Amino acid sequence: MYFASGALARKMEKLAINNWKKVGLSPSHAYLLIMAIEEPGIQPGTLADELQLSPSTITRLIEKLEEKKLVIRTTEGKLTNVYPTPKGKDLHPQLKSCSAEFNESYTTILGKEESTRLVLNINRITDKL
Amino acid sequence: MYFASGALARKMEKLAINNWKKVGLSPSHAYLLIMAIEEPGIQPGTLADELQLSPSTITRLIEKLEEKKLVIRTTEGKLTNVYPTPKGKDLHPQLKSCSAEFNESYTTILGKEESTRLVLNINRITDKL
DNA sequence: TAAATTCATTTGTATATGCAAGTAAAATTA
DNA sequence: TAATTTTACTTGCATATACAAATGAATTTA
Repeated sequence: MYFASGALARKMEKLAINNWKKVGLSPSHAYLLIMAIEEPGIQPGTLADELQLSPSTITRLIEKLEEKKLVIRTTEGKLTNVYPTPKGKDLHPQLKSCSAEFNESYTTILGKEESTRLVLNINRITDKL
Repeated sequence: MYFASGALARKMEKLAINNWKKVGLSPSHAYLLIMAIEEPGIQPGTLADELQLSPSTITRLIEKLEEKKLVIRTTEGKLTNVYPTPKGKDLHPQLKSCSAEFNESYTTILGKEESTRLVLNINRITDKL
């Protein structure tokens, strides 16, 4: 099980990295950017929950996107908000189409029904663990 | 899917790390050592296949186990063989019981039947990707 | 058999991620 | 309201892994 789940994640990672190459972002960066565009001002904590990554990882992802001028961060008090820059927003269509392609790429391999079931199962099990 | 599989793998990793703490090895190191004990002289390439890791990762894992005097490597020509040291062999019972405990820990959470099915499904899907 | 190719492994470097500790603000408590 | 605790995030450091290039041996080809 340990190696099975690891292997699946690594294959997915590879598939995803290839998929997102067109926009020059890693999968995590891409998804984070999508979220910042679709929910401007979203906070690191929320991002961590939704992307199922640790807060520290989220910080690192945001830093990189800031360097690339795709998002900006504003801090008031202890809260931080992440907004897309115009340059970031411009990427939205491409990001969405990449995301759709990625979903398609494994859906066509696994079949629509099976894909949904697998994701559901995996999530259910992750919650249980 | 991307984050789902990643999240599952990370949870598994955490569970496994905890589980293997008793023997002072990371999960990958532990499984590699088990294989070297059960199949003395096993080669890196085989290990890579079975553990579903890249050859370079296998090299790094072996290096660490060598440092800890748990395995030794002999090289003849282009082939390398990995053997457990006596110190490594001594760990076998503990390794096996850790491994059993780990399997139990997620089997009890998920149920026996469901665990087997999930592993099967994941492997099938990984192969397809 | 000399040259080219393939194979098994290792090495250099890079990415993705997290934990534990640190910081600073906000909320709670005394 | 001063002191404590909690919250939200960031930073330093560590681990797990892979890719691409390097090495050196074995195999195939010409």
